[in-house]
This record gives sequence, structure tokens and C-alpha cells, in this order.
Amino acid sequence: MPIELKDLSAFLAVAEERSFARAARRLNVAQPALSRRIARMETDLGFPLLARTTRRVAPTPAGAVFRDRARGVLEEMRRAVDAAERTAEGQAGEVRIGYNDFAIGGPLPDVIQAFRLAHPAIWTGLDRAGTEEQLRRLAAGRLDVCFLIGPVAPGPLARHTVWRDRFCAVAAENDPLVAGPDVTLAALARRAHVLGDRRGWGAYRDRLRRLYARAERFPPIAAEGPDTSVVLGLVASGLGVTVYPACIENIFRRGVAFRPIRDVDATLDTQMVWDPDRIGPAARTFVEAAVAFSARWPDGRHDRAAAPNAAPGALPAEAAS
Amino acid sequence: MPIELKDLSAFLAVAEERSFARAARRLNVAQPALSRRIARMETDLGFPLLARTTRRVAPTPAGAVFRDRARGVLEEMRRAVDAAERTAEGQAGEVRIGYNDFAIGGPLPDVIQAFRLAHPAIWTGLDRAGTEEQLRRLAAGRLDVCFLIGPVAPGPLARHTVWRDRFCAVAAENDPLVAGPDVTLAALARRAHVLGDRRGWGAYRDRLRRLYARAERFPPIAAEGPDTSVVLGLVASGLGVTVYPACIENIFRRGVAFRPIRDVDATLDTQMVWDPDRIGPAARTFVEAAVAFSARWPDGRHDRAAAPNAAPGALPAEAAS
DNA sequence: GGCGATTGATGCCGAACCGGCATCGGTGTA
DNA sequence: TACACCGATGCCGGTTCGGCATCAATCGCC
Repeated sequence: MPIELKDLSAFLAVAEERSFARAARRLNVAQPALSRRIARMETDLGFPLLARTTRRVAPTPAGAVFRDRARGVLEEMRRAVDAAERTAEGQAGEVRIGYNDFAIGGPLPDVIQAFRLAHPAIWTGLDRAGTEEQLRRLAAGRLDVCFLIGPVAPGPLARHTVWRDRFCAVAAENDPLVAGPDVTLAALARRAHVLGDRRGWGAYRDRLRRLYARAERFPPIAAEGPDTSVVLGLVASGLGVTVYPACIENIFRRGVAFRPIRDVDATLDTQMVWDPDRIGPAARTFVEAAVAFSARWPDGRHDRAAAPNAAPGALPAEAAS
Repeated sequence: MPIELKDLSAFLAVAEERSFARAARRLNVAQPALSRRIARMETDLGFPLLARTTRRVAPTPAGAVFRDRARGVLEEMRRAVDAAERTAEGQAGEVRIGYNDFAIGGPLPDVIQAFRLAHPAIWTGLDRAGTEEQLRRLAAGRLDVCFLIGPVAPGPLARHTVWRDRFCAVAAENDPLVAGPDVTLAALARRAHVLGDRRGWGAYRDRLRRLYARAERFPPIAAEGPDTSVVLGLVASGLGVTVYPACIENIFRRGVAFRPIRDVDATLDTQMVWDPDRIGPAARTFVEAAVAFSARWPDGRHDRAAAPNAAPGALPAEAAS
């Protein structure tokens, strides 16, 4: 197919102007160049596109068909370049986001919603997984950005702590543990716990182990569940109590109450993690937007009391990189 | 838009083969040429399309988008060339056909039907008009082919007599004129006639004038109508009789009878007329098909008795030019 | 762990292509 | 009839483009 896009533009100009001379002026070339170009096209195609009488130029039937189709080809080409450009600029494309139960229970939905409003041409894929599984998928290129429990091990991955949650004690509402306005770590540690299972909750259980380091011992484990709703259901059943980050405030589970832990200031840090070497433009846009969004909580606190007016809103379209 | 179709093909090959060397072999060019071509594309676009590690080549997100769109552009281009080619060959396009009442009442519908079956990609436009009006439209380029009363005046127009009709006498069924098996010209000439009006039927009235040249005088005109159905209605009303070509056999009008004219052998020739200098490929295909079709009636007679088995059928796809 | 093989990038050169200038033949118009 | 305008063609110069040779980097194999 020796016919090129330049040929199509040239032919279209002649067909529309119905004159080689006018078309040549429009295209800023000399008239003989146009004549030759069209003649070469016709030779390549094997049939004439334009019927010339030295005084008038009119498309042949085949030329009229080709003219209409050629407009479509050029339009498709413009679209292709445009779509690729917007993808390269991070204004379009897709970002695959991994998240854990704490993130989706916390402010991540606000971040996602604001991002989708600001960048409707970017498709957001969401995958729930534990910290370790998220890092595996990130390494395999199946995720672009992760939301997981920090701190992640130092290495080539970039990370940003998007928010921090204090810990809460969670128990059945008729449990004496939550009879008062708050609890102590020691009181918690004496009670059997319901925890997320090892598969998928390993990082959180390690975090709890550090939390309980100053208690006499790690609490006994009464039951395990695969996700938050199961854990809360088991807590409501009275099998045991648990410790959950403060984003639990966003979740209602009948029969369950939560209380602050008076003598614990430590926080569970949720980090956004990505691979700066492999990140695509759309994912970079998301990362920048999420970083900008997280700046709403200078102290990492995202609960309503800390930011009463922080309703989801538009993100700045561009954020510092 | 300095990016050309050759660039798209080159880029697609590399993106699909995931290797410059393999793509170069596939495209029958040297590898450096490919490298340079892709590099130039990326410079023009302003962003990279392929992420190269000396050992592996993978499209960037923008490259993946561009690859998918580029396939569409090349596909559109192939379609454009193909459509134009088929139009140039006369396998697609449109043919605007003019016809008179005798043609549409005679074998023209069979010709049209067979042609449309054989060439479904050619759109057939049909316009009824009298001989003079058809020739005007042909000259103005608003018609490609005409079916009209011959013989047309010698000139640059091409013509082909597609069929001939003997003349019939037409009268109300209770008219004494049609009491016998046939009539004579003299008996006809004594009766007042119903004719088509001058506007649109001028050529036929001239023909009748020649027909009646050997009678004592041209019959008196009792009434005029704009088309066949009106003329037959007026005949059924008993206002007068008329003369019609034998294709009247294809038309039924309650209250009207027709008879051969015993002492008249002259025929009304229907000619297909076109302008060989301006005819398009689709119209040429139609002309060739119609000429081939008309060869079914070597004597020009197309009535059932003359060709009892000549049901409409497929035309030969190609006819001698 | 070193070596060969392979891959993509780059320097260089020749040929092909392509566009501009001058000009020609033909047609409509004053 | 002369002029103006149009598209086609001959000729020439500059840019481009592809091929060859070569280089740096990485992978696989022993």
C-alpha cells in the first residue's frame, strides 16, 4: 500500500477545491507537485480518481467514494494520535489499584470518587488483597498502585503514607470491656481475640504483635475470619474481641461496639506504594492526585472530627510530582 | 501530521513481534531502518511508544493505545481502497435510470430485478419521465441511462434498441371496435382518441402521427391524460380509444380490452440511451447487463408467447462491452 | 564468572524520492 | 484573435531514507 496519508490530504484538497491550483495554494506547495502526487496515486491504484478537463476538475465515481473514505481515514488517524497523547499525558488510560479492608473501610472511597470525577477518562480497576499479595501483584505488573499496611520494606518501591489510624478496641456491645468510655491495652490483652486469618492478614497480625509487645503476652486467639465483615460477625457472636483501626467508625455492625484505647498512641499507617520504574502515566496521575488529596489531613487523621468539612470534592487536576 | 501509514505498519510489526529484529525480517527491511523510523515517530509524537531494554521490547501505555488505534487506521485505509476499487470496476456504486410508462409496463422490471440480484452493491435510482425530459436530465448529468422511445437523434449519445412492441388498439370492452379478434388502422382512425398529454408524451404522439400517416387523417383527440393509468381510465370511461404498445398485456385495467391491429407491422422501439463520455463504471455495468439481457429476445419481442420460459433470472456477471 | 550471541542504537554513504522552477498544450473569455 | 488561466511535463537540486558496518549492553551457556 504505497499510498500515504500525505497523499490522502493532497487528494482531499484537490477534490474539495475542485482545482489543482487552489489546492496547491491551500497546501502551501507548488501546483506541479500536486499534479504529480495525484498522478502517482492513480497509477498505484490502477484507476483515475479525478476527471480533468483542462478547465474543470471533478471526481470520478471511484474518486468520490475514495474521497469520502479518505476523510474517515484521516479522522481515525487524528483520533489515534489524540488518544495516545492523552494516554501519554496521563489524562486517559487505566490504573489498577490494590487495597486492603482498612483502606476500603477508610478514606479510599473518597479518594477514588474524587479522582474519577476529575479524570473520567481514566478507568479505575480495584482489587482487594492483603499486603503481601498486593506486593506480589505489583511486582508481577498486575497492579499499578497499592494501599497497604506500612511501613513497607525499603527498596526500589516508592511509598507515601496517606493516612494514619489510631487503634480501637472492638467487642460485643454487651461485653463488659466496652462498658466504659475507653479501654486499656492491658485489659484488652487479657481477652481472647478474633483476628483476620494469616492468609491475607499477616502484615496486620505482625503489627498487632508489635502493639502487644509491652503487654505480658500476645492475647489468645479464639477465632479467625477471612475479612472484616466475618471478623465483626464473630465479635458480635461473643467469641472474642479484636483491635481495629479507627476507620471502623465508617462501618456499622449491629451488636458491636468500639472504644478508643486510652494508653495507646501508636497508629496504623496506610501507605500508598508503587513502582516508579514501571508506573504508567495514568497511574502517575492517580498517585499525584492521591498525594494531593491526602494533604487534606496534615496529621494523617481523616475522621470526621478532625476534618468536619472534608466532604469529597474535586481534586486539583494537576498535582506536584 | 508527519506520521505516515508506513510508520504505522512498521510500529505495528514491532509492537506485535515485540522485537525490532524480528519485525525487520517480517517487513523485509534492515533493522537500523526500523529503529530510526520508530525513533522518528516518537520524536514527532513527543512521547515514547515502546519501552526498550536492550533485551526486551514492550509498548508503553500510550504505545498500546496507539497500536490498537493504528490497526483501525490501516483497516479503514484498506476499506477505502477496496471500496474505490470496486466502484472503479463497476461492482459497486449507483446507476440512475430514467424510464417511460412503456418501459416500466414492459420488460424493464425484469431487467432491474435481475440486475439487482446480480449486483447487490449497486444502488439503482429510478426516475419516470418522458423522452424529452429524460434526454434533458441525461445531458444535465442527473441520469446515467435512459429508456425511451426511439429512434433517438444521431449524435454523441450511445443507444441500443432493447425491445420492440407492436401496436395494439385499446378500447372500452363493450366498444364495437373490439368486438372482433383484431382491428384495422382505418377503423381505428375513424374513432376519437384518448392520448397522453403533450408534456411528457410528445415523442409518442409524434410516433403515432407517423403511424397514422397512411390513414386519411390523424384521429380527433377526445381527451388527454398525464400517464397510463389515467389514459386507460379515460378509455374505460368510453371517451375514446387509444393505441398502445403490446406491453399493455402486462397491465390489467377493468373495463378495457385490447386487440392487435391487423394491418400494422410497425413497432415501437424502446431504446436504452447513455452518454459514453460521461458514463460511470456502475452505469456501464448496468448497460452491459441490460444489453446482454435484451439478447434474450433476438427479434425484440418480449411477450410471453414469444419467450414462454424467459422468467427473470440471473444475468451473466460480465457482459461483452 | 567469563565468553559468545543477540539485540537495539548510531555513523556513514549512496540512491531514490520529492518538490520547485520553467515551460508547454489546451480551453474559456474578453 | 489575443489573453488569462489551468493542468501536465522536463529538468534539477536538496532532503530523506535505507543498507552496511559497527558499538554498547544484556542474556545464556558452559
